[in-house]
Amino acid sequence: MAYGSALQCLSDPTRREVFERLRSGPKSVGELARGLPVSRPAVSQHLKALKEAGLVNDEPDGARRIYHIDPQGLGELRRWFDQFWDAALQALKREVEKPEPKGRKTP
Amino acid sequence: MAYGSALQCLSDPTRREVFERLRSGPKSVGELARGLPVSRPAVSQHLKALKEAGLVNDEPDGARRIYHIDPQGLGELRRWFDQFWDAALQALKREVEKPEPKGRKTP
DNA sequence: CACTTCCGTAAGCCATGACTTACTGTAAGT
DNA sequence: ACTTACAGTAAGTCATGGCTTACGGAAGTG
Repeated sequence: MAYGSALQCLSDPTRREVFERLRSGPKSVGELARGLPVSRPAVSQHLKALKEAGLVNDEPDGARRIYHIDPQGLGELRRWFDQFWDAALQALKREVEKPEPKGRKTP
Repeated sequence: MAYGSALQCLSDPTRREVFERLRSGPKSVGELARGLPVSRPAVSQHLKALKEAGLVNDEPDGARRIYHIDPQGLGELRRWFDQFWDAALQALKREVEKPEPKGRKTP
C-alpha cells in the first residue's frame, strides 16, 4: 500500500507546490526553493519524503541534484484512485436507472 | 482548489479506511464504525471532514444517517491528478525518443 | 589550496489534528 | 410518556510533523 505514503505526501500544501513545479520539467533543489515561502532545507526534506513515496526521483548533476516526477508512485496512486472512480460511476448509473420504486422526492 | 482538502482528507489512514468502506455501497455511521479501532464519534468527525471536502454525502434515514461516496470531489481530484499523469507520459515519451544527443551515460 | 556554491542532515520548537469521554438531540418502540 | 438506539458536538489530551537555524560534506572555480 504505497499509495498511503503518496497521499500523505500530497496532503501538505508546500509539498504539493514542490510537486506541481516539477510538472513543467526536471529542476534542481535551489530552483524549486526559489520563490517558495519556506527555506531551502525545508524543500530538501519535502523532496526526501516525495522520493520515499515513489513520487519523484533524482540524479546527480555536478554539485546539484536534479529532481523529476517518477511515474512509479503516480501509477500506483492512479490505480487506487480508479477503483473509487469506477465504483462511483456504477453507483451513479444505478441511481439513474432506478426511477424511485416507492415515494417521489420531487412531487 | 478543492482537491487540496480532498487530499488532506485521504492522507489520514483511518479516514481513508472509512472512505474505502463506502466503496462497497452506502452505509450508516455505526455500520462504518463497527470493527474500526477508533470510537464512533471519531468516525463522525472523519465523515464531517470528508463531507466538507466533497468526497461523501449523506441523507437521513429515520434515526440514522446514510453516507455514500460523492462523485463531485472525486471528479475534481481526478482532473487534478490527470495533469500529472499526462505530464509524466509526455516526459516518458520524450525520454524514449531521445537517443542521447551528446555524451553517453552508459559507455 | 582557498573559496564559493549546492545540497543533505541534526536538533529543537511549536502548531496542527486525531482521539478520547461526556453530553445533547432526535427518532422509533413499548 | 419512558426507554432505547443512533448520531453530532464540546472540551481536553497528546503525538505527529513541518519549519527554522546551524552544521558538514561534495563538486566546480580562481
